[in-house]
Amino acid sequence: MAVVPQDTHKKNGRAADDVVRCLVAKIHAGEYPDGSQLPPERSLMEEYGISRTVVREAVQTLSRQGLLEARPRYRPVVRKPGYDAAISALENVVTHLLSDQNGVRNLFDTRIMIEVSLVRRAARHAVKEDIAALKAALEANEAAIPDSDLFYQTDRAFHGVLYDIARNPVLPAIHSAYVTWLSPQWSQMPRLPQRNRENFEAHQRIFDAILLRDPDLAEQELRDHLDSAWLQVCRTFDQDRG
Amino acid sequence: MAVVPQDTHKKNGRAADDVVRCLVAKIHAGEYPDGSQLPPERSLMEEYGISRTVVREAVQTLSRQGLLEARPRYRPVVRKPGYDAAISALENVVTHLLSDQNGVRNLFDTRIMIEVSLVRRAARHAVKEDIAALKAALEANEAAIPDSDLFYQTDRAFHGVLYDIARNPVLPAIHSAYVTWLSPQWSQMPRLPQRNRENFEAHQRIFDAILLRDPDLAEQELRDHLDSAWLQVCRTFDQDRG
DNA sequence: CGCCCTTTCTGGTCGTACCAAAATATCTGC
DNA sequence: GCAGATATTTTGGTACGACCAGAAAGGGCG
Repeated sequence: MAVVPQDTHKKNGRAADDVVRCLVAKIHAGEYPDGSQLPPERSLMEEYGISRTVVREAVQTLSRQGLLEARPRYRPVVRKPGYDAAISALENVVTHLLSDQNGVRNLFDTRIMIEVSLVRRAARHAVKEDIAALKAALEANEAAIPDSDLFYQTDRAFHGVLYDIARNPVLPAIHSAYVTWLSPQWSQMPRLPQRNRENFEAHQRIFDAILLRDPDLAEQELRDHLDSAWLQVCRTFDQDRG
Repeated sequence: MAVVPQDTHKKNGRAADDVVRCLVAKIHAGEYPDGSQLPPERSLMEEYGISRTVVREAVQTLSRQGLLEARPRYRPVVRKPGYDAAISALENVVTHLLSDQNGVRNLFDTRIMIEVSLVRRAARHAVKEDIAALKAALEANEAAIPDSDLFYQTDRAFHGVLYDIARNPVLPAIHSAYVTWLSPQWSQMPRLPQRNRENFEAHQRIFDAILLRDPDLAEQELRDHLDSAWLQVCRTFDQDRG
């Protein structure tokens, strides 16, 4: 049951895995710089003494993982993956995990947890530029109240600023993951200027709490905001089922 | 309803992608229940009217993503992936992102962020069983002070309890991801009973703060603990370089 | 009935061949 | 001489067939 990866060079079945490891190492070592293109498959099969089948299998693996960008009939291009590439590698798996309301709720809970951390952090450590960015996002959000599509965009952008404040490149990637994975739930919701206004006001309260340097208040406002959003989603979802 | 991929030629290049989508859909729909085994490749190639090459490519993709478990000479087994399967799909990408000290720091910062949330939550909402679990983990940790390997295990276990308290299955997966990805940095550190005792005492202080239902104190103790751990790692790392 | 051996099945790898599109070389017209 | 059109080569995508080795299934013998 426990799949314990033992010797890395066991001739065990997977010939492609060796090639994958080797290519990863070479990319890692800079032998294939970022942006350069991999040798042709036919060269690789000579170099490694394997068939093209195996080469293609290895290339495909790396491509799916985001280390290579393999467009249909171009040479594979080496891509040092960003944090967002990591996210996209999860697509199919996450789709499964979100197949039930429970999975969505679990993911949403982690989002609440993260954003709570972010607003607390912002309330304590935000500098002038952060405040300015938040203010700008907030104003754009307010201006978009009549236009639900635009409001959705500015909504995401406002939350996105929160993820930027920590200046940790992992976080924006997580934000974009949340947006991508949770949007199916969100997109089916009816968009009303009334709801938009309520959401904007929630954003405003969060912003105010950050201005007040009050982490606890900011946390509370954010929780209220996201809990409310969750209720909206649930109502929409239940309506669809009923 | 049968997605007969004869007309899927329209798609550019990737014939395998269509098969992947189709198989994902069928797994998703329960047509291939969890734990069941996929039809033989030779059946699939008839069913979809494609060559075995493409079948194998699709199977391999799903396997790499964790939706299938494809051992060397067995039929692929359908696996509704857990949150941990998602983590393992990131292995190669994360390896890249952690190739420099910056990436490690960024990841570690998110760990601090998450665990801060967890201890705050624990301080506010932990129930008797949670406290008991923490207490047990703490005692095991204390008993392991003389044995550095065992101490490492109990250390992880103590933090793991924190991830369990929220009863969100995403979180333990994240914990195991942190352990997996950050352990290369950690494992090179010298293990001294003296350091073990300091770490244990940090755990104790965190536990006490949770007992006191004091989120702010718990947060502070945790930050001190993890910051200290980071400093240890840095010292080790700098020594290696110097 | 159970053990052992043989046959079949199945995935892993290889090799060849062909196609279509991209890249490159070549040619043509000005 | 050079730009643009054309022919050639390269290269990835797919198909087909073959072989191997281990696993599963079937059958014969004790």
